[in-house]
Amino acid sequence: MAVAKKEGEEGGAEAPSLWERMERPAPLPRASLTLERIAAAAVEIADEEGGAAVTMRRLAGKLGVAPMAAYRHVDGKDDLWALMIDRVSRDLTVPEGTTDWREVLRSYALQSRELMLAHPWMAAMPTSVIMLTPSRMAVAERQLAALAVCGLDADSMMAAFRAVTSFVHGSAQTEIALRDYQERNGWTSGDETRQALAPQMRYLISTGRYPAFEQYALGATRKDDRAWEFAFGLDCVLDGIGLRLGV
Amino acid sequence: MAVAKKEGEEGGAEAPSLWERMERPAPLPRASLTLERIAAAAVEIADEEGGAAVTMRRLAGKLGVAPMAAYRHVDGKDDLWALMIDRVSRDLTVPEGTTDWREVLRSYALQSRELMLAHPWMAAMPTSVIMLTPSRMAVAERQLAALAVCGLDADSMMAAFRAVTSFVHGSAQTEIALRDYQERNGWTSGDETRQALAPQMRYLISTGRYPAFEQYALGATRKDDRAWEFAFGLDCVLDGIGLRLGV
DNA sequence: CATCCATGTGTACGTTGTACGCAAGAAGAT
DNA sequence: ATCTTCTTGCGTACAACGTACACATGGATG
Repeated sequence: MAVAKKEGEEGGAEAPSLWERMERPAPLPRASLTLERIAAAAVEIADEEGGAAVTMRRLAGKLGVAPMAAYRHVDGKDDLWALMIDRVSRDLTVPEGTTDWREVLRSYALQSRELMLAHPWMAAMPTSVIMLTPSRMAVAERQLAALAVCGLDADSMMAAFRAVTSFVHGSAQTEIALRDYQERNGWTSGDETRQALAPQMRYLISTGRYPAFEQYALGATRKDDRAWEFAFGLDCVLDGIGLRLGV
Repeated sequence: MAVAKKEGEEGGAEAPSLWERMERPAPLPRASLTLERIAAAAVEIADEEGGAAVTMRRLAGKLGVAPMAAYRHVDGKDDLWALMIDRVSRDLTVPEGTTDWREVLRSYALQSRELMLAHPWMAAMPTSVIMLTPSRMAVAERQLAALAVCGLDADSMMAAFRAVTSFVHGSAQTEIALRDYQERNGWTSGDETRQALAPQMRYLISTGRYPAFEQYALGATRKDDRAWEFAFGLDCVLDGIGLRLGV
């Protein structure tokens, strides 16, 4: 696809960004389309039919409008994705009273996992990681602020925040990909999945090249406890950060 | 860049008359396709022109073959991706002598980051995380084995391995997304990027809602040292695992 | 020599993102 | 009132995509 570079407006007033436009008061009576409505419709489609179902035509259909109408409000599909990410990310909140850095980061992490599991299409857009939409800025600010009061230097503060975020995204992505894979094959439980994959697994084991995998297959007791696994990793990261805060 | 290709196909789009077919070129020498050749060509395209440029037609063109030819060897695009991932993942190696768990995991993590930065299209396929291709199985086995000898139970062993992997993928994805974003806008350095984003940044700061971001913007000295940031997060995860190994 | 099968070819269909020009109504100026 | 201009939605159109399907061909096998 052509990487069209939107050239900036020379000299004149800056083109209002998507977010500035979003905070703008009343779009006009004539305007039946708003960014709010567009975002809501797109998220609804993605939640119900998967991220791939969010096409400009499908979206227009849901909005009761011609296929090209949404382009008056949104630059393209990237903009639309940003809108969607921002909208669902508004659900991320931590009680105001909480000040302990670890509690803040941990809470956001657990919520982020839940959020991505609830909106699996989020995992399919890699750029979502860096998209600084208003609601994601708020989340980041909250976490950075919690770290800042612990005496960490600016660089370490950001690195620690990003470490947690990276783990959360990578982890949720894996979990979603795994779940999708199971669903695509119609397997409804971990046992069913393992049973279906048993032949392949037996072959791999028989090669003798994967003793550690075999050890896991035989000895593990929490193979399907994804929440535990997530918490394990998360606590590893948080412990590591804790060490650097001088505990 | 919108590639305006469409090079002359022999025969053209004209009606293929009987006579035309009669003196059709000699029985062209069959260049037999192999999975190896297909994978190599696909990776080459992705490396040179980006993951989005890997289309079945472009691939066929590079292989000197008709658009549909590759389908005899590959089920579809998902298969092709798996092939590509497996191929580049062969580059991940750790000296045989290394036995220390931390050294093994750390080395693979650093190499994985380099690998993804060298093949940024890897970040664009979310399912890559769970794809157990042969070369990725080998990598996983090596890391699990390193953890297994430390007395960790099977569940924790897998959880620890996945924690590191998740961090690495999430982290590399962010880094790549950020780099792509810069390149797409023609910014060639961190300073140039910040300068270009300054207006937006000023607006955000002016709202007073992001004091921690402001603190970072003012106080950070390693804003562009991505390798350092990666190592920071990685060591956090490894330290956390270390704590659980009773070290 | 006949037959089969694996492999490459060609055409074709449905779907996608979106560029571009037009239309309808509101707002401001004359 | 009339005219211009801006905003918003509509409709057509196009290139590119993945891939289904029917056909062609040539080496292996009987």
